[in-house]
Amino acid sequence: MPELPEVETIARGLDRPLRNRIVAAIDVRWHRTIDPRSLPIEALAGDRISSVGRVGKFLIIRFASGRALAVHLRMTGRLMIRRAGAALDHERVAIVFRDGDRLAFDDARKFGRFRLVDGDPAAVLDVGVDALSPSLDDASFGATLRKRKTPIKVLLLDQRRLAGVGNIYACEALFRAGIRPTRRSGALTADQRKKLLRALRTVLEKAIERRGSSVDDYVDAEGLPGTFQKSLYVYGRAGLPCRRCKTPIKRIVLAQRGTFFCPACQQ
DNA sequence: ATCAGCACCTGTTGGC
DNA sequence: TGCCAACAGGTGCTGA
Repeated sequence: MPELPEVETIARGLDRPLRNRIVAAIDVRWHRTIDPRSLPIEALAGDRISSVGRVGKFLIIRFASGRALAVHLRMTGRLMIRRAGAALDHERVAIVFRDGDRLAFDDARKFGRFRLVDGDPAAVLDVGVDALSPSLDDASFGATLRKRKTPIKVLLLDQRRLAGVGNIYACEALFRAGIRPTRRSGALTADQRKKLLRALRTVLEKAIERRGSSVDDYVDAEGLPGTFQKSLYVYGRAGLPCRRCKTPIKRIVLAQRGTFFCPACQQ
């Protein structure tokens, strides 16, 4: 479920409560949650959390030892701090702290992954520039888009080129920029690329302000839903009138993902 | 290099 | 109520 704004909301909610907690043990209840490339996760015992942040859609838990735990929530992953007590319905991993609390990872579909790495996670994780990075400017965004035949929406979803944008915010940014999801990325004018980058930043920042979008069941680390779903123009609105021009919103499939756009506002 | 298709998983919803 | 298909905020692999 979660894209950049949801992961950012979760990271902000966990940073203070988790700082300085010391790991007592890791309880792995679904083994495949641990990425095969991960350093041995049991090695975290005794380590102390120094901060919680985000890279693309990865939640990053940094430790005093210099290691970092990258958590990818994929479709249904949730993180929450629990007092001692029964496991959640789909609890796959728990990081148990010395004080008895635990960070529980609940994940119905079992797609989520944990990977413990040494050093800078951004370098290890093979993700492109973060969509909200100040280093992403018109020139570098343009270089990514130019000369490619792939539909612009498919490119926006490619985490190795641009990290953090998922299906909701790709659809929303393209609506705000007035660009069809199917347009070949190399066919965009410099002006359209500029508009698109601005739309991306705006929609991601506004979504963070509203603590993310809860279309179905996303909740943050405190169990609270976001409210940005109320501000969506096209995502999930197939057949409903465009909020700008009343034309029915269309749904197509691009790269196996539901894709929503207004056939009148987006050319 | 690209990209469609499928795999990974479970839960929910809507049609018949 | 039951059954079945379609769908879901994501990504990785395979083969054309």
